[in-house]
Amino acid sequence: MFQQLIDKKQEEPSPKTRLLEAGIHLFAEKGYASTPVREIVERAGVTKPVLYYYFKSKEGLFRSILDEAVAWQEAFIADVFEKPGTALERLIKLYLHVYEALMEGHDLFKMIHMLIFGLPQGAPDYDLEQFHRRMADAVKSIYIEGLARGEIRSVDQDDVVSMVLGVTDFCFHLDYMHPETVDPERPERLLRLAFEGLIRNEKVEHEG
Amino acid sequence: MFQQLIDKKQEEPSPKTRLLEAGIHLFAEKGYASTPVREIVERAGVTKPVLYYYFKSKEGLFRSILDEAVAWQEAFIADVFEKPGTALERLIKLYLHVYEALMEGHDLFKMIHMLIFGLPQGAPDYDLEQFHRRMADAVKSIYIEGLARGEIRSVDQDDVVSMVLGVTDFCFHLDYMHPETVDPERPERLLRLAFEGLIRNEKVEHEG
DNA sequence: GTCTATACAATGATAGAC
DNA sequence: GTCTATCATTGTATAGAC
Repeated sequence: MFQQLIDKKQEEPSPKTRLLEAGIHLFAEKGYASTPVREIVERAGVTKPVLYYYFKSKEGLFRSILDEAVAWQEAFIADVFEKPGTALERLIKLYLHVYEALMEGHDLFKMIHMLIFGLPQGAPDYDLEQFHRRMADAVKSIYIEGLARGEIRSVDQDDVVSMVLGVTDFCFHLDYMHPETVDPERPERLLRLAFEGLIRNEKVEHEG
Repeated sequence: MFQQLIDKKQEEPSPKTRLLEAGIHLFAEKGYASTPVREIVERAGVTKPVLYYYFKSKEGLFRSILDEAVAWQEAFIADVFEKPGTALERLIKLYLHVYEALMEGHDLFKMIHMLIFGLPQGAPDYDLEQFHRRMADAVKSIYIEGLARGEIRSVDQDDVVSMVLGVTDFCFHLDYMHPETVDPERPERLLRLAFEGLIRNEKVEHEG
């Protein structure tokens, strides 16, 4: 996660970092409302006032976590548009970036996934929609470029976005539900499967 | 919802029914953990001991709600297999059934959707996976029948299930997130879009 | 079956010493 | 910055009258 960015050289992460880590883990595991402050500070190995000192409130901790995640998403989406590639290649690349981030900060993703798909459930108001918006915009841009290059059939743009995000989100969902059957190649396979109906020429390149 | 099944003729639903209805609405809106019993009984227009009389506990109310939903799903899945049709037609029919149920018991669906995709979050243990299992089995059966009839390309069965459930679940998700832009035809459109890569002959029938 | 009243535990948050 | 001790509030659940 991002405690490494803060505590690059220290052996022992700072209390602030440990609180962030503990918050991410517990919010991901049990949700915001049903995670008592007591458990967060116990897991971080500090006492209650330390949390209130750094983050002002339970809600403050919550917001700090999500603000970092927003910046993170911004970064890896930007990266996809820096290098060239076909629409399908770029989508696969986008998914690979998300997957790398997911491996690095699994609990953070789980927490956000829960908040978005499980609705707030007593958690503070936060513009969670922006995670979806950014991804949808990225997919749409990739589609439009592919369309301009003649790689792709012209269909409803929003439907393409829904289909792409639908299958990839479902893969993440499966990973959360059945971590024992994680299949890192499933998203790419499903994207290709979905695209075989999108690509203009009937012959589709298969990897490997 | 199913209070109609119980209180078919009464003008005023019974306290038990009103408690079920109130529980469904509030669990859907705020989640189990962050819904106090006080709010449930207030919404049902009864007092606390009434809830504990009929359902023994907050958890008992929760289980009663989900048990009914399981029976409901069982019923409309069974219906899809009673009449003939191509694989795509049956999948669209399956989705239409789900959508009808969704219209009839919107809050119940929202509640289950939240529990499945948002993880328990402090809610009592319950085999929520069975909702997904039943749908996955149904989709897989439809696919296998379509394959046997030569309608469909042979690809990984689980990938087909993931793709179909991915796009349809995403539609429900969009409906929950943006009720103002509900598009009842989106699931069918996305299913067709996804299937145009699945169906053997390149020409695909388009409705209308 | 349904109410009033209340027991009792756990919660988020803070004051004030060090 | 971090602690001990404590507050007000809110939670689930129940006893006992009607």
